[in-house]
Amino acid sequence: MKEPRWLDELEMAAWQGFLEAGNRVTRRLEQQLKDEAGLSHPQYEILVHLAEAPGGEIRMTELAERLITSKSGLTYQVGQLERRGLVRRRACPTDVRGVFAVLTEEGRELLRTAAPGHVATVRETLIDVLDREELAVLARALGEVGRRLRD
Amino acid sequence: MKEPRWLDELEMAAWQGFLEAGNRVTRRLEQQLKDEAGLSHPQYEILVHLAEAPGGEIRMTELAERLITSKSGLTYQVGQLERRGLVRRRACPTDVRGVFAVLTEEGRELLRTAAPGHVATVRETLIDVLDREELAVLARALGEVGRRLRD
DNA sequence: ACAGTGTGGTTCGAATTTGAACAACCGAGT
DNA sequence: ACTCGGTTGTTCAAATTCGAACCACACTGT
Repeated sequence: MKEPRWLDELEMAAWQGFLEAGNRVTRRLEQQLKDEAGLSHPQYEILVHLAEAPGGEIRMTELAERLITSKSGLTYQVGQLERRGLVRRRACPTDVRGVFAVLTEEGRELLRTAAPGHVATVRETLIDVLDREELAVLARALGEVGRRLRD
Repeated sequence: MKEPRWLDELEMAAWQGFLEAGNRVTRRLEQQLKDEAGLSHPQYEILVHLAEAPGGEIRMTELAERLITSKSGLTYQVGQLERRGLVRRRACPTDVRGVFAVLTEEGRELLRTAAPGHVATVRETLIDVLDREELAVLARALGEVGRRLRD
């Protein structure tokens, strides 16, 4: 059993920063969305992805992959959103097994009211804390990290 | 209702990268720890923090803050670790209400066997993907982000 | 000494998450 | 046309998470 390469001071700082920032930002966002829009972050993300998709609809499996969540988890959350009338399901015409999650007008409307507060929080917790140079590095570096884990 | 400042392309890329990288790295880590050591990431973090603390023990509330988790969540996880003999509780001598979580020898041993695999995964998913310059920016920037949310 | 406020940890119920199991279906190759 | 492997979405049980309620105690000021 060979001794592994431990993290040096800089690497440790990067790792801890990554963990702590991730936790704290997520936590703050969760709270803000719950308070101002009555949505959990996963739910908000579902609405956003649907709103960006052509026709406001995406297949369940495809959506689960984009959200980086399990299929069963998505089934649950879409169920919640459906009960509130923010999303509805539509059978896929070309594949009997397939199901589209579709953003309703109410969902689009709620998203419109929720988005400003959300963006403001994203700014004050992360974006506006950094300068352009740092944002560029973050975008490139973390983009690469994410990309490598898609497979 | 004034129009909020939306995110421009760079800001959006940084934000999405942050979210995706956070999710994917966390997910990968969780899986690796579960497979190789039978620990969840929160559990592993508890052991690490205890191992780094003088005497291998920390007060529950203090530990919850460091882990960025709720007190009740910590009570649960320490309970799990205690059942497995990796941690035990010790009453605080100076405050009857107080409880120390204490790392046992078994806990320290498991940590020793689990750490190499964990570090390897952290490297291949995040650290080794970036160069020194990027690590420095990440450490500084995310460190600042985390710091601002402590209050 | 005592009241009033705050703190430390646990308990409780409700919400969420995950993976495995499942049933139904698609599609390529023969 | 038919079979076999892979997909699709849901269901299920088990594990985890959070916040609110709670109890016992600490601490400050009078």
